[in-house]
Amino acid sequence: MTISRPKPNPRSKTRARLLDVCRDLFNERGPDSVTTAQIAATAGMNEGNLYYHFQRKEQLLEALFDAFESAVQQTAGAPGEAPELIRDYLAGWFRTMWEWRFFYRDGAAIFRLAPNLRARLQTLSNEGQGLVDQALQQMCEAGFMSPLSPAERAMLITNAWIVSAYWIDYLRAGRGVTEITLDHIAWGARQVMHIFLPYLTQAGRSLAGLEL
Amino acid sequence: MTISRPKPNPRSKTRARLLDVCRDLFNERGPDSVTTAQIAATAGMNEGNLYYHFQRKEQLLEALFDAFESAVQQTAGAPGEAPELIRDYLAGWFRTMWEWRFFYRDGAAIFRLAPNLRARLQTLSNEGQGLVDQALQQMCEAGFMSPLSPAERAMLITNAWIVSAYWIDYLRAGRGVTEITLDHIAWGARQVMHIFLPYLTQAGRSLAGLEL
DNA sequence: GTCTATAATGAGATAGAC
DNA sequence: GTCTATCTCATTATAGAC
Repeated sequence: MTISRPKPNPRSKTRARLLDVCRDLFNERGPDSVTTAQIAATAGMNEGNLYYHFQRKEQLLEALFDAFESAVQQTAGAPGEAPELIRDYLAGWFRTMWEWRFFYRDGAAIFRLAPNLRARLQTLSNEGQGLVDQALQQMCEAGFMSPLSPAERAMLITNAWIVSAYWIDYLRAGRGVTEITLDHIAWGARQVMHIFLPYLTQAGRSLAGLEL
Repeated sequence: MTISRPKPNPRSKTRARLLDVCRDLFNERGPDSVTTAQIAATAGMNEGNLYYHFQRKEQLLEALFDAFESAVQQTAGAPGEAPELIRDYLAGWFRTMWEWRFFYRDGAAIFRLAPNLRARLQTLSNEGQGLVDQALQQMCEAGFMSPLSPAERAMLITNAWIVSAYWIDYLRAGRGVTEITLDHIAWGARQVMHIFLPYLTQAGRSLAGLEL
C-alpha cells in the first residue's frame, strides 16, 4: 500500500492565492501557454511549493472549474421567478463569461489537460440552457414575446448561447481586438439581444430597454 | 554570409502528402497535440525528412493557411452576382469550415505557433464578411429580404458569422458531440438560416427553400 | 530526397532538507 | 508549508551518411 503524503489544507490562503493568480494568467494567455513555473513565480513562491498544493496541473484546472461552476449557477439563476430586466440578466452572463473567459476560449487545451472536465462542462451547459429556456417561456406567457414553439425556443437559445460563449474569442480572432474592455462586453450583450429582437412584443421591447 | 541549404521543391509530391496528412491530424486533434514525429510517421517517412521540407512546425501551419485562404475566397465568392440559393451558399461555407475546422477551433494554439497568421486570419475574416454583406444587400434589393440599414446588416452578419465559425466547437464543447457528421453540418446551416428568417420576405423564404 | 543518429530545450513532476 | 535540487520525458530541430 502507498504511503500518502500529508494533505494540504483545502482552505489554505496560499492555495486560494495560487488559484487567483492562475485564473488571471489563464484568462490572459491560456492554460497551455502558462507554465507551472510562471504560476508559482507570479504567486511569489517556488514551483515545489505549488506542487505541494496541486500535485498536477490538471488539479489546478479542476479546482478552478469548481469555482466557475458556482459562478455560472449563480448567474443563470439570477432572474429568479420574475425576470425583471433582460438587459441586466444578459449583462450578468457576460460579466461571468468575462471573468472566466479561458473556459470559453480554450476548450481544446483544457480537455487535453483535464479530460474529466469534458462531462462536467457539458452538464453545466445543459443546465444553463435549461434555465434560459424557462426564462424565455415565462417571457412568452407574460406577453413580452410572441408565443414560441419549443423547437423555436431551442433554435433561439442555441444561437444566443453560441454568440455569448464565443463572443470574446470572436473579438480576438475575427476583429483583432487585443484588449477587451467593458464596452466590448456591452456590445456582445447587444448582439445577443438582437437575436431575440424580432420576437419581442412592444411590451417586451420596453422591458428590455430597447424602445427608441 | 550564411550558406543556404538546397531548397525543397515547392511542388513536390512528398510535400503535398505531408500537408494532407497534417491537415487530417490537425483537424482531428489540434496542432499542439500533434507532434512532428507523428506527422512524419503517418506520412510514412522519417522525421528528418519532414524537416527537409518544413524547417519549422510553423511553416507547416503557414503552408496550410495558404490553402485555407484559397478555399475561403472561393467559397465566399461562390454566389457571384446573382445568388441563387441561400441554402447552397451556406452549405458551401459549412463544408469549407468542416474541411479546415482546426483553423476555427484552435486559434490560440495556432497564433502561438505561427504568430504572423494572426493578421492574415483577420484580413480573411474581414474580406469574408464584406462579401457576405454584398450578398445580403443584393437580397434586399431583389426583394427577398425586407430593407435593412447598414447597422442592421452588420449585426446580422456578425451573429451569423459567429454561429458559423464556432458551430463545430459548440457541438463538441456544449453538446458533447465527438464525431461530427454531415447531419451536424446541415443542422449548423439551419441554425444560421434561422438568424435571417425573420427578415426574409415570402419570396425570400421560397428562395431559401424554407416555405412549409 | 530520405534516412540515422543525436543535440537542445523546456515542461511537468518528485525527493528530501529546512 | 516552503524551499533547492534533480529527474524524466516529449518535442523541436540539426548534422551528416546514404
